[in-house]
Amino acid sequence: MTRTATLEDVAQKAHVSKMTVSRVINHPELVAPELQVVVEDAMRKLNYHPNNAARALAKNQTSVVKFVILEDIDHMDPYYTNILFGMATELKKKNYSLQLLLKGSQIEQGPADGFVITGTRVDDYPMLNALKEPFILFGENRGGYDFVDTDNLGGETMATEYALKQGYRNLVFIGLDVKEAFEFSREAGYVNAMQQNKKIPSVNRVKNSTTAARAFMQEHLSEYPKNTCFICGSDRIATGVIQALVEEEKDIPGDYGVIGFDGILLDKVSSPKITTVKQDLWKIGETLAQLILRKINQNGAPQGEMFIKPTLSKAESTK
Amino acid sequence: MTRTATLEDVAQKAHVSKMTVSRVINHPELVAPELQVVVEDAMRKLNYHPNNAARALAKNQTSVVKFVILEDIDHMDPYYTNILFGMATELKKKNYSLQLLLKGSQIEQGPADGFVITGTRVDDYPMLNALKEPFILFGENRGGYDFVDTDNLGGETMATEYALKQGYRNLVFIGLDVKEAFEFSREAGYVNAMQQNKKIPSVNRVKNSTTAARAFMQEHLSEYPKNTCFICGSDRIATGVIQALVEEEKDIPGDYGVIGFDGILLDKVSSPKITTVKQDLWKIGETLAQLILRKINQNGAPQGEMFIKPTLSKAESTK
DNA sequence: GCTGGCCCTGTTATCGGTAACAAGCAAAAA
DNA sequence: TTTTTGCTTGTTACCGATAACAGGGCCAGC
Repeated sequence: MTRTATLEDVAQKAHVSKMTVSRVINHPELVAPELQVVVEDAMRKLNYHPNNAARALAKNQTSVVKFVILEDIDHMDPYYTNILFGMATELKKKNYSLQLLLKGSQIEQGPADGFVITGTRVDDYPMLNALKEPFILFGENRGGYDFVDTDNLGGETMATEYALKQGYRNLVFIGLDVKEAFEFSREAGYVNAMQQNKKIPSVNRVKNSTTAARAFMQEHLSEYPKNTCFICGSDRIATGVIQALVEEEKDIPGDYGVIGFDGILLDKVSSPKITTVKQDLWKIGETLAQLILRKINQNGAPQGEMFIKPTLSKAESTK
Repeated sequence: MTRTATLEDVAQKAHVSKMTVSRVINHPELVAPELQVVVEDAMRKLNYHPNNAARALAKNQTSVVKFVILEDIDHMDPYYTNILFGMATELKKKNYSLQLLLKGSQIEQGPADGFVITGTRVDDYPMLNALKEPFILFGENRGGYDFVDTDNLGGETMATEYALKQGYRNLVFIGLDVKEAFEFSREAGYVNAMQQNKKIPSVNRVKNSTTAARAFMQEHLSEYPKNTCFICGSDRIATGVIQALVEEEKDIPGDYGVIGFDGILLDKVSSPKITTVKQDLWKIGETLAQLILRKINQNGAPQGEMFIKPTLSKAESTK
């Protein structure tokens, strides 16, 4: 039975006190360089790893960050895997672990050092204000809370400009029918790019479902001449748009282009495959973790807003 | 500054020793009933919640379960959100938290009380055997390891029988081109049901991608008469099959039926929407958590195999 | 009436760290 | 030379729980 090495063991091997070893780990600047070397050597030889429970107890922390989804989970399903793993990877570096919560569960219940929260709406602000622990939101918001999100505006600008560059003359925006900051930003990205290029924007909104998007297209397709590109607020919508175009045997990408937003899975199973603004969910997760960890460390100091650049994933639905 | 209540506080309020309070929590059968009442009352009044770090330290545990994905993450992306949240919900009841790991990372690194592992292949068995902590696999395996999985066999049997009941005369299986237990089970489910009904099975295998499935169909569609139902090994394949049928302007579900497997997201964005064998991922997650917790508790005692019943989600791709 | 055992509760030591304070010692200041 | 200062390291107490052992009360059996 091999016990894992403790501070004590390292201390003995290095002929110093436990405290010195602890300092080498947490405040190396307080330790003489030559001792540092000796101690680090001993740690390595004993394959020392700090006991997280002991540290947490002594520092009165929990080593736990809670990840909370406030919206209906079904909706965003595939999103989260990458965010979660990106976060977890970053958290583990500091020996933190995760607890996952859904809307229903009492957030306050059980302690944590910090929260990462997604799907917040304005009605959730009171709850946020009541939170004692530091938190970071995933998702743009106008409430002044620290957040991380995809650069929705820049992403949609990029999409719009790409469509233009590929030679489409008419650019139509089909966004989501929700009053959320991310949607406004995507619209703004499209509108800005259009104005920049002296074109008249056309903004439409539908429910975020393939069926709704398809229905919209069935109704309006006749209004759109050849050489139109549909800039869509999500891949779901883009999928519906493509289905409608295929149904009518339109030429994609020749006469009609389609660009989606998200790049999670749908873009790859569609036929033709969708050109889309791909979010870097992993990076978003990493960033969320870094911010909440830093915020915890800085005793709740504000961390500001952080936009993660998406990339344009070019596929078969555009020239 | 309100400190959270500790055992000590509860003990004082209840006029007993810390130890008695601890016993009420962990071994109530050792405490006189009338004292239990008093202590529980005190706990409630002080809103006492045990300090997990302290407990973990004293019991020489970590309160952490690691969730490991050994395969390429892109592949199964949308799967995991529900499993993870199902697990987390169950784990939190015992104050456990999660760490998430991918293939690349050293599993051994950093301690945990147990593991839940997914995506294992035969080459991973040596690594599993070397693991000192208890673990449960997600996914059928023939290595004798404890696991939880969807009842793939039963699910595909159900799908096949449903197609028959709906009046399709020809049932064709299009499975995944992988040598994995789950795939063999789905095939077996189809084959069994066919034999049961005195029909000759037709098993085909393609790469698990819409494109591959579509290509397969383009090549073979002429071989299949009207009134054929395609029993597919995944929704991805079903999506490709549907695309090919739509392309050829076949009548779905009139002349051709399609049934998928998974029910994660693709079934709902396809047009027509896919009838599919829907896995209960949340339940799988819960079960994984329960088993690993019990296994930890029982010092690694084997927990056996656990199959979670899927449901048939009926949609537009079948009569 | 005395002893042994059962049932219940308290005491003590310990888990593996960290903060706060004490102390040693050399260089700098008086 | 003596005092002060600063840098470095060690000592002590404590974080909040649990395990193992100790002890007191009560009843049964001799």
